[in-house]
Formats: sequence, structure tokens, C-alpha cells
Amino acid sequence: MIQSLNEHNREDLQEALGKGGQKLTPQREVVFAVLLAQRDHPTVDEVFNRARESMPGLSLATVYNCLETFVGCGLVRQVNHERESTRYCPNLAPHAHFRDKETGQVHDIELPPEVMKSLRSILPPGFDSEVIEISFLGRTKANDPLHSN
Amino acid sequence: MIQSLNEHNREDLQEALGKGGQKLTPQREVVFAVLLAQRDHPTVDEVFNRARESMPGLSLATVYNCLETFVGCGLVRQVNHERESTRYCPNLAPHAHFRDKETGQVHDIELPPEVMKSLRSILPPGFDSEVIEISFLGRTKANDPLHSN
DNA sequence: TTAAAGAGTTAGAATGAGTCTAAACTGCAA
DNA sequence: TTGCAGTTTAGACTCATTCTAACTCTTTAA
Repeated sequence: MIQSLNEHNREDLQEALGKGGQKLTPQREVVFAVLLAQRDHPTVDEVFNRARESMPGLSLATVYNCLETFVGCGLVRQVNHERESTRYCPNLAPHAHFRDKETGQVHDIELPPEVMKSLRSILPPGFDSEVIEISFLGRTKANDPLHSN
Repeated sequence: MIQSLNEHNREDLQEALGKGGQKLTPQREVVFAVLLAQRDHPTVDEVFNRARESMPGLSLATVYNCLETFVGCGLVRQVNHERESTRYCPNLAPHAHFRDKETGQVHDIELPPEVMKSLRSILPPGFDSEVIEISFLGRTKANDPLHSN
């Protein structure tokens, strides 16, 4: 069982929430701690189960609410693959997602600025994009622990 | 009302279905014709409603079945944006999708081979990708009719 | 020409992720 | 201390999709 934030992370959370006009609550703290503790792109259900270990009364609706709030404040990203359950990711650096066909695991893939640039360059004039989502589907041969997040 | 394929398209459909061990049926023909007639990335429901104009007895389940068959035979691609209804696209050339935040419309964006290559190059060793999905979210300023598919 | 088999279609029931609602709770401010 | 705005909660609800079982159609085999 994990589930308490160090000062640094708590301050970050509080600040980001504040900017979005939201408050730091015990539930939000626990949910955020869950996301930071295990960066494996959990589903809402997975977050719920992990968070309940340290806060048994927590409700599923609250987990949905917390995650939505975090997305609104730019603290986490939603990750969708086809129509599977939405997953959540606290990695704010620009990155793509690689989904292992066999294990279902999702891995972050760093996105160098020049690749972002070449992607933006394919948009015809008049197309103005705020968000670019890139996802790979395939297999990972070596189960390289360095890239298992 | 649209809904009959010219010889050429019917032959293509029949051939692709055959390769996947599937047959050409009247329902599949109508559903495929709907996809070709209006390349606006319709949802299953939209396909269903359009197809029923020429085949009133058609059932929703069949539309789901047909589209699944087409995807299996490589005839159409599924397009997912967040958790909205899946949309279908008969454009087989490599392309990304641009979703207009305001209208919800989906536009195809051509993907030059060098961009595909630079994307593949960001995968660390051991990551082997079969499918890459790229989607932009944003606004289209000029409603340029050349790019409205 | 019938019979059996196999594929495809159909309507409606079931599933399940996500959203909504209304009541209860919390913390701060008058 | 009362009020109230924001938050949490349980459970009902929605709706895209999947499942099921019956039915139809076509093909093959006797």
C-alpha cells in the first residue's frame, strides 16, 4: 500500500488545482498518489481499487470526478486505445503511447521536438491543431525493464 | 438515396472479401456502397440509417457485422476519438485524422512516407509496431471544401 | 428432390464504461 | 450558528457495442 504524497508533490498538486479553481481534498490526494506510485496507465477501476486500500470509503464516482478534475487542470492525460477503458497517465512530457498487443501494457514513447514539428507540417493550411495523439500498436520483443512504464 | 456499386467497386469488394474467406452478400454490398458514397467517417448508426433507405429490412446487428467483416478484410479502417462512437473510413492510403473540435467532423490528412519513417524511428529497440494511429484535435479555419472528407 | 451443413442475418437481451442525480458532508465566511 | 458553495457518495441511468438464439439462404451430398 502506498498513498501519501511527499511535500513536493503535494505542493505541485495543490498549485495546479488552485490554478484551475479547484481545492486539494484528501480523496484527490490519494488518487493522485496512486497515479504517481505506479506509472502503468491504470484504468479508473484499477485506480479505484488501489486507492481504496488506503481510503476504504472512497467511491468510484469520486475517482471519476478526481481524474476528470486532474485532466481539466492539465495534471494528467487520458489515454484511449480503440474502445477500451480510458487509462490515465501523469507523464506531462510530450510522448506517444505504445500498446503491447499481447500483454495490453501501455508504454510511453518519448516524442522528440523535430518529430512533433514534422507532424505539424503535414497539416494543410487552415487546419489548426491543439492536441496530437500518437499511438502504436504492436509487440515488444525484449521485455526491457527500462521501458516498461 | 445512393446504394449500388459500380462493377469495378463490386469486384474489388468481392475480391477482398474472398481473400478473407467471406462472401459478397446484398447487405454487405449496400453497407459498402454507403461508405463509398459519402466519405465523411460515419458512425455505425449513420451507416445504418443511410443503408436502410435502400434496404429497409436491414438490421443494426448486420451493420455491425458487415463493418467488422470489412475491417477484418482490410477494406475499411476504424476511427476512434476519445470514447465517442467508432467511425468508419474506406480510405486505405496511409493517413492521419483531424477532428474539428467545433463541428465534430473528421478529415483525412495524408501521411507522407518520410513522416511515417521518422515516427517509426522514435521507437526504442525491441518495440515492433504494426499499426500507427495519429489524430489531431483542433479547428479548421477556412472551411476548405477540398479537405472536407 | 430432399436433407444436412454452414454462413449470414435478425431482433432483442445483456454488458459495461461512463454519466447523472439527489442527498449528505465539509470547511469557510458572514 | 447559520448559510452556502464545493465535494463526495450510492445508486440509477445511458448508450455503444456484444451476445444469443432463431431464422433464412445457399451449397453440397445422398
